[in-house]
Formats: sequence, structure tokens, C-alpha cells
Amino acid sequence: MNGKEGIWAYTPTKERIIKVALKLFSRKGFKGTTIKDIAKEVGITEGAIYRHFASKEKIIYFLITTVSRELEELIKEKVFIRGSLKEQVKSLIETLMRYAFEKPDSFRFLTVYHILRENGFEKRLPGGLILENFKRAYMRGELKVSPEVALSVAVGSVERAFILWEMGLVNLPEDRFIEELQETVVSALC
Amino acid sequence: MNGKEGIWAYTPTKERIIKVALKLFSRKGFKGTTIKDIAKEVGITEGAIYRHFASKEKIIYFLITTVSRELEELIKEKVFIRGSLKEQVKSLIETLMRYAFEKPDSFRFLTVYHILRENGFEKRLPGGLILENFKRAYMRGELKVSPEVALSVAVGSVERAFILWEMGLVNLPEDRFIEELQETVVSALC
Amino acid sequence: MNGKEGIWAYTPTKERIIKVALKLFSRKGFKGTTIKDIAKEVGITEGAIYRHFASKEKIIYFLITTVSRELEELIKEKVFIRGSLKEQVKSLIETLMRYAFEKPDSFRFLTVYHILRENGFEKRLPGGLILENFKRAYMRGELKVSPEVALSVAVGSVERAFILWEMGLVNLPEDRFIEELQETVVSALC
Amino acid sequence: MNGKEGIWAYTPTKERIIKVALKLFSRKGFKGTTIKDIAKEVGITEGAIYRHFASKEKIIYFLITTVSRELEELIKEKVFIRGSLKEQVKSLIETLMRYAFEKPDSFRFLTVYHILRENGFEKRLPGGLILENFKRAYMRGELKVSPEVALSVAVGSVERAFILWEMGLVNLPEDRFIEELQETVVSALC
DNA sequence: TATGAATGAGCTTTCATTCAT
DNA sequence: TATGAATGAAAGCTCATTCAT
Repeated sequence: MNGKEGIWAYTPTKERIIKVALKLFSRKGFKGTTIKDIAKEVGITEGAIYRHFASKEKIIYFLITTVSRELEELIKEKVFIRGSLKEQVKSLIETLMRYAFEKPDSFRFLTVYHILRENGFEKRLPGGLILENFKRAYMRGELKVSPEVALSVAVGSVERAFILWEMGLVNLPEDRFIEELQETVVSALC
Repeated sequence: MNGKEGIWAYTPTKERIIKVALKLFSRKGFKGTTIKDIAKEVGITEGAIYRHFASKEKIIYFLITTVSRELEELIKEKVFIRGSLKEQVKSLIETLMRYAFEKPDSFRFLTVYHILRENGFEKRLPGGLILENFKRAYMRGELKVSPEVALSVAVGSVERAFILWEMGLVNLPEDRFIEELQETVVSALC
Repeated sequence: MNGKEGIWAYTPTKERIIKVALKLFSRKGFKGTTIKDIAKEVGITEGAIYRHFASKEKIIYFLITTVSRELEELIKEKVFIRGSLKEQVKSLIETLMRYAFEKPDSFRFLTVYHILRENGFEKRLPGGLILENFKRAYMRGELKVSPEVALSVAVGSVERAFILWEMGLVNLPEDRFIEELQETVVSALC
Repeated sequence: MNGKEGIWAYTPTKERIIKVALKLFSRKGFKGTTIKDIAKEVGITEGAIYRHFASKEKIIYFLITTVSRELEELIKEKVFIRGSLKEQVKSLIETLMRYAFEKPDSFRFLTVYHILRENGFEKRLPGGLILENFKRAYMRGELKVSPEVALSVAVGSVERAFILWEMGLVNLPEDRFIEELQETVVSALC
């Protein structure tokens, strides 16, 4: 084994570029982040970036693909596996919130959909998957509201909650914040 | 009097610049929009922009101030005037949604908080006002959940709802969509 | 009249860019000439170039089109109008040589077909026209040799003659050089 | 002895670099060809090139020296050895044309004098040798035209003939094309 | 008010070259 | 000999801004 397998086969430098780009793109946007910014924070020169990515666009494409897939897998694995809708919604809120707290750059990157919009990736957000699931639950009569409203409430609440948290406007402990959000959304949808 | 006083003393051209800038900034971001883009869509040359605004930054400052104040006034006028929390929340959802449908560029501009963040305006979003109101309701025992969660659910849901709508993913008529969202959020918070 | 008509409607600056680009491209090639080189010799900054041409490629496209058309027109007007093949060949040599001496940058630009080749314009050289003419003369039995050989001798001789001249290797007066070349080529082909 | 002596001591890899460089330089020019282009076509990495040549310039210097010497030797050996001018000219055309067909990259490289000019090698073309020879023939009264015109016709015709051939514009068989060119040039000069 | 040419700084990208392995 | 990551300078191009008209 040489430490290079599958999608994780990039070198430490490439990995660092990815992490820094994720952070900067999610905070300053695609146009607002320069290759120089990334290079400086990675500790290499601008030219060196191009040994790992053919263009700035390729970096964001890679990030969009990788990060949205990561969250999708997480949702499939943790949320859709549950039996009742109630448990699914509870798990969805928890999964999204935990993801946001653990990987704030990734979550912010996906949330700040402006970045994605700039690059024509709107529909790749995991939103599509969740919407489909809500539609099925709606057919089965388990969902109190229409799928579109359910998605808006479930996902929108988490997104705003994370922004408030990042702004330092939340006076509750992390776990309590998540719990309350879970209960609130569950009570609204199920 | 010639119809031009104070800050509202802009000429039709200035007005057109503002409208176009709002549209473009809200869609392509601050850095993603060039003075040339704006000038072209307004139908003037780049230099002419500078007859009306001293710099690109001044344009976005003007927009942030104007648009956020407009929504604030609307909320004060339509929402905070209501008696019960239930009616306030119902009115908040309706007001935000109607605003979003009537002035999508303005709403998108405020929502895509990335743009604001780029320009250090995070805290000027009307969120602050609503949060204060929720805090008071919480003190009075009218709010079932903590103010932070309430704000997240109320505002986040509307933001996501608008995005879904813009993406063409909503299969309900406008009024029905708003009504359902109202009921859902009210049932969750009050 | 405002000094702007037809294809010559470019500003003095644009005209200067064209002249300088022609000179530099013909001497140092397309890749060997930088926008900075051109800008410096024109006496403006690099950015200013782009107000007149959208890209470096657009400059060479313009030159290829303009210069090759110019020579084509000249040939149509001075050469093809003649009656006998003998007179046509005499006129061809004279026209090409005079053009080369009067507009060395243009002639060199067309001759150094490497530049054209780099840009996929091989077939736009006036060679095509002349070849067609030789083919018709060959059919009529006026041409002693095959059209391909005739073209090679006629055009190739002039091209080489010009290079020798530019290298300072020719010890004849201009007119005598042209005359001798005329006689030689005519005697070979007719 | 190991088969590696003097300037010819290059390994197979070095030989491949030379061949590829000759091909690419002759087609895309010196500036238009990158070390990466060469490396890729040779099948090695960019760094490896520098094991064989100290710089990009050294490669083209080597090529100019080697290729022009090769053609010079050929001309000395095949052309100047002949008795009469007529036979010399016939042989010159044949030698150049055969060389062009057998080693098109080499001939194109020498012909596209633009490349040489970029590198200050103008006068090293075998043209000098041939011109000297024509001058002597002129003194002896064997040459009908001045040496400069003779060189222009003899060499220019071959150069143009090769270009036409490469463009696929020649409808004669190779041998017939050469023969006709020989006869035409001989009849013009002798 | 408006134009449009120009500036100058900064951007993305390229590329010859170096160097540790 | 060869690799491949990295450098650093320079390339083409963009863009906010200025200014003469």
C-alpha cells in the first residue's frame, strides 16, 4: 500500500489545496477567491496549484462533486435507513446539523448556493434526494404538509440555524440547539 | 420642487442602474458582476455609471441600505403591529413570501447573504429585528421554542421556499404554497 | 465626413496597432510577439490594446484577412487583366516585387507562411488564385510547364529574391533585379 | 569503444528528443513548441529533457547546426562535384527535392527561415554556398543571369514546390514533378 | 450627463528551469 | 537517467477607475 487509493489518491499538497479552497470559496465566493489567496495559504506558489488542478474552475467542480456526494452518502446512510417518517426527519436534522458543526466549510460551501449558481450546479444539491423522499412519504399519507413545504422547513431551518450559530447569535448549547430544532421540525411535519 | 430630494433624488438613469445592479449582484455576486455588465444592461457606457455612483462599492452599499430598510419597514408595518404571536408569525411568513414574489431580485439579494458577507454587512439583515421580537415573545411565554430556533424555522423556511420556487420545483399555486407554509410554521412555533 | 468609412473606420490608435503588429508578427512570429511588445511600440498600455481588438488572435486574423485580400486585389487588378500569358507572368513578378519593396512587412507577413500555418490559414494565400490562372493557361496550351511547377517557380523565386534582398545579399539595383527576374521566369514558363 | 563518441554520443532518448523537436519546431516554431510538447511526444517528463540538453535554445542550436551541415555536405557531395553548370543545377534541384521528400521535417525546418531568424542564424543556410558557386559560374560566363537571380529561382522554386506538395496541391507523380522542375529551372538559368 | 480611450493594478495561466528523490 | 513537484518570471487578459471631449 502506498497511501494512494481511489478518490483519495491525491498528494498531501493536493489535499491541502482542496481544504484551503473549500474554506476560501465558502467564505469569499468563487470570484472573490484568487489562486494567489489559495497558494499563499497552502504555502506554495501560484504556478504549483496548476500541477494539481488544470484551472480554477476544475477546483470548484471537484469540490462541488466531492462535497455534495459526501453529504448525499451521509444522508442515505443515516437518514433514509430509518423506518418512520418521524425518525427520518429527526435523523435528517441531526445529520445536517452535526455535519455543519463538524465540517463548517463544507456545509457553508453547499449552503451558500450562490457559489454553485455561479457555476451552474444548482441541481446537484442533495435537496433533490430529500424532496423525492418527502414525495413518497406524502403519497403514503405520512407527511402532514406538501413535500415542497416540508423540504423548505426541514432544510431551510437547518441552514438558517447554522448561519445564526456562526454569527454567534445562539445562546444555547450545541446539543440543546439541535434537539429543539429536531422537535420543532418534527412537530411541524409529522 | 422638481421631484428630486435627499437620497431619493436619482434620475431615471440612476434608478435603472440600481435595478440592474440589484438583479446582477443578486444573481452573480458582487465580484461576479462588472461595471461593464451593469452599463451594458442599462444601455450606457461604463464611464457614465460614475456620474451616479462614485464607486462600485457605493452601489452595493446603497442597495444593502435601501433594500434592507425597505424590508424592515414592511415588517414593522405589517408584522409587529399584530397582537398575538400566532398572527405575527402568520403575517411574517406572508409578508416575506409576498415580498419575495413581488421583488425577487431584492429578496434574493438579501438572502444570498454571501454578497453581504463579502461587504461586511452581516448584521444588517432584518433578522436582528425579528430575533428581538421572538425574544420578547419567549419571555412572555407565548413562544413554544427558543427564539433562535424560532427565527431559524421562520426565516429559513421562507428562504428555502423561495429558492425551490425559483428553481421551478414547486407544484403548488402561489397562494396555496404560502398558506401551507404559514400553517406549518405557526403550528411549529406557537 | 468624419474620416471613418468602410473597413478603414478604425481610429488612429487602431491603425497604429495594426502597423506595429504587422511588423512584429512578420519578424518575430505570432508567439514570439507579445502584446506588451506591440503596446510599447504603439506607445500605449497593454490594456488599451483590448479596446481595439478582443484578443491577440483577433489581431492576426484581421491582418491575415486584410493583407491577403489587399494582395489579391492587386493581382486581379494588375496581372489578370493582361492578355497574353507572357505579359501576365511579367506583370506578376513585377507586382509581387514592387509590393514586397513597398510594403515589406506585409509581404514578409504573407511569405513567412509559418505564421499563417500556426493559425490555420494556409489556404488563404493568394497562391490559390494564381494557381487557378495557370491551370487555365495550361489548358489553352500557353504554359510550357505544369501549373504546379509554374506556380512554384513564379512565386518561389520572388519570395526568395525578397529574402536575399532583405539580407543585403543582392548587388544589383532594384529595377535591374526585378527586370532580370521577370525575364528569367518568363523564359522558363512561356 | 561503446559507440558513443563526440557529438554523436547521444543515447536513443536523445535521438528521439532531436527527432521530435525537429518535427515540432518545423511545424509550430520555436516559441510555439514547449518543452512539455516535446517531452510528451518523446514519452518522458519535462525534467528528463534537461538530462540531454541544457536548455531549449541548445536544442535548436544543435538542430540548426546539424541539419544545415547535413544538407551542405549533401550538396557538396552530390552537386558541386558535377562538371557543367547545367548538370550542377539539375543535380541541385534533384538533391533538394529528394531531401525534402525523404526528410520533410529537416527541409521544412531549414526552409521556415523564420525559426532561424528568431535565433540569429540567418546566414548559416546553405544558400551561401550555392550563391558562391553561382558567382563563380557567372564569372566563367556559364550563367545566363546574375547569381542572385539564379539563387532565387533555383532555391525559391524548390521551397515553394515542397510547400505545394505538402498542401496536397500537386497532381503530378513525385518523379515527374522533380523532372519538370529540373528542366524548367535549367532552361531558365543555363 | 454621457462617451470612449486609456491607465494600472491585478487576475488566471503558461512555461523554462531547478531540485530532491 | 528519470520523475514530478515546485519556482518565478512573464504571458494574455480583465476591470474599476479616470479623463479629455
